[in-house]
Amino acid sequence: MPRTRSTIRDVAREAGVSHQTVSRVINESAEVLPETRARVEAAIASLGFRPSAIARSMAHGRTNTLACIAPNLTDYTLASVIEGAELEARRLGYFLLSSSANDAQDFHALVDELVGNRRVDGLIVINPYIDARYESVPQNFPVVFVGACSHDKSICSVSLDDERAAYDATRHLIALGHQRIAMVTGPVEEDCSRDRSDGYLRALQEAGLPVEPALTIEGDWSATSGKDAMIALAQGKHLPSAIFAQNDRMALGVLHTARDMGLRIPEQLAVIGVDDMPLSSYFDPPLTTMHQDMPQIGREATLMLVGTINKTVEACTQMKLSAHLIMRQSTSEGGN
Amino acid sequence: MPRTRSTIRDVAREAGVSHQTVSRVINESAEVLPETRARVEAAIASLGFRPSAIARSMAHGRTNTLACIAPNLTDYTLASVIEGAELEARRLGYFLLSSSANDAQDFHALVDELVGNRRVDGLIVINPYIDARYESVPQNFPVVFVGACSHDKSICSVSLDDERAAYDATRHLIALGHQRIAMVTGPVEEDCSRDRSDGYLRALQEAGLPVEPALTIEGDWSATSGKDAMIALAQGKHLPSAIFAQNDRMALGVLHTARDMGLRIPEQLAVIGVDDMPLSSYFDPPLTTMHQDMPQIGREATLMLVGTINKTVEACTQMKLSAHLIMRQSTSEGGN
DNA sequence: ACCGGTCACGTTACCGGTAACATTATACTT
DNA sequence: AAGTATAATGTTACCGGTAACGTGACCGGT
Repeated sequence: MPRTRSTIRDVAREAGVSHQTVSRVINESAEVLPETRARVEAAIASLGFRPSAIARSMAHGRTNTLACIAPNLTDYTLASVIEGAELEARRLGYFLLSSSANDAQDFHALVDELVGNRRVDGLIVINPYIDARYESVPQNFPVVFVGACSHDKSICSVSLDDERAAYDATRHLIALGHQRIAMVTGPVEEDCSRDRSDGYLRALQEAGLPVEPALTIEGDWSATSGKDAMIALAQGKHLPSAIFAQNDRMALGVLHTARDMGLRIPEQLAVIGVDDMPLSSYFDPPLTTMHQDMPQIGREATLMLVGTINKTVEACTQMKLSAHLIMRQSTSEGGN
Repeated sequence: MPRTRSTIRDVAREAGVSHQTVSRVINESAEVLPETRARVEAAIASLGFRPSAIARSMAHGRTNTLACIAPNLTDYTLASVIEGAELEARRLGYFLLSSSANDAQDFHALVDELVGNRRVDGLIVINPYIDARYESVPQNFPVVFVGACSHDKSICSVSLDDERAAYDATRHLIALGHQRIAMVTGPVEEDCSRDRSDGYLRALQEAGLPVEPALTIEGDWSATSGKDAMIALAQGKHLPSAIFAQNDRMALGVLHTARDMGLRIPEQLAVIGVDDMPLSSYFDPPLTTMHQDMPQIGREATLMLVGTINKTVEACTQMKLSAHLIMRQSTSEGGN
């Protein structure tokens, strides 16, 4: 084993050709005589030569690296998107750097580092605050947002069709005969949360049901906030018969707390969530929810991003994927 | 805005110095007259110059990039380790590429790509099959394994003290008066799973309790396998009074299935897990478990890896972190 | 006044690839 | 047979930094 990695010129010397011919062989960029090619390939094998991606980056001005920035990497929905993105990126010849940034300042510093120093080729941003984050990204730099879509149609994004998912969830509860349906939302600043609220309202209005503001409680996506929401609702004059939680974790908090209060689910209280995380079918009772394909969101975001980088996608796109209902026992005894 | 990024030579021209002086300024590598420094810094600011990490990698032969390979990126425990590693890596001036590889073949190809082409400076491998994976990594390449430790003491690793965690969990059940304690294991091929089984056995033996092989059921870490294990146990002649599940997800499957069978928890069946995932306190009943600090495992692994890269850690280390008991209601009414 | 040393900075080469152009040898026209 | 295209390969420069060494000005010692 050589103490230092062999280069294209070492291979050239070994094969008795010029280094450029070696380059042609490893890139299949031009015709090389079969005999020459064989000699070069033998030299490559005998020296254990591997082309350096760094040197290629240097010459090409592109790194074949994408970056993904998310509020954290542990949340199941974020991690699923990242995993989908990472697999698709590799399939397309890229690697994906994933980093977490909590607030706008971290985010800005991270973008600066990734784009300014590291020279990644593109950015996937999973963040509810698209418009605020967009300002941190240099003009014309390839970026795709995930998790919501901006009102600014020139910003690329891939997300769940939140309004529709919430509409369908609420329609499901209405179809089961519920008249007073409460909602636990995500933070109201988040577009995703507002879109889901819009879907809920549309379903109620279409069904001619009254909208009671007291039945909408703001949460923060955590199970604990679902618990708090349930407690708040229980303090009202009379309980709703169903609750639409804007994600599964809050639905779990609701479920858990309702059981503690002695409520029978779904007879006395029906609960539906959004996400369909793997554990949702093991809640007590198993949670009815809107399934979304998060790895696919990640894959689509990567495809869109690489399209933008290579200019094969001419205009910006805002893609919305749809969710579908998974019936389990938290809304109806017979579900599943 | 210039159509192309400015380089060290553009800055040099603007400031009327040589490019090497600019290099000295951005690296603070040698003395530069305050007046010259000021001129250079002004030029840097006016041109918006950012040093290229690629060019630096080219010159230095190191990429300041680490890679982390895990079976997947979505599992809560893996994602937590990765998040901890990523933050620590950034703190130390590195970026972290995280990728997933399921089987040995994927793993091998990925290592080859990351080490051979991408030239990452080091590798964190989260995988239960350390010894098998170790063969894919080139000799003397900096690598730290996470999640178990090899019998080969020359392989660096950071993991939970699995034997001890299992011992403590089992001791907790014994202290509550349980005599027949079942166990749901992870896959028996995994060292981590075997270590936990060892801890369980040691606790039983120390307490003078008989070891009933029929009370040990193999699972695969999933909630579904916990469910299957519970069903299998229920088919035995008489049920154990407590179950030690080697992780929380399997514990959830056990819990859920036991409830379905009409068992009261913890009165008729006590259940304890390992991990303390965030949702564990929302299970019904809240799960008693062994808490492990997974982000810290990630941080320690990164520190160890960077130490190896910089040769500041001379010898290989095998670090084991300890878990601690979180009492909740799945083992005792009064818990919490 | 001469010499050696240090400070501040410039020059040149190099890291390992790729791109553009130059150079052969061979084949094909006419 | 001379002229010209073309295929196969070599030469040189370049990407944007860093390392090693060179150079001139200025200093103090004798």
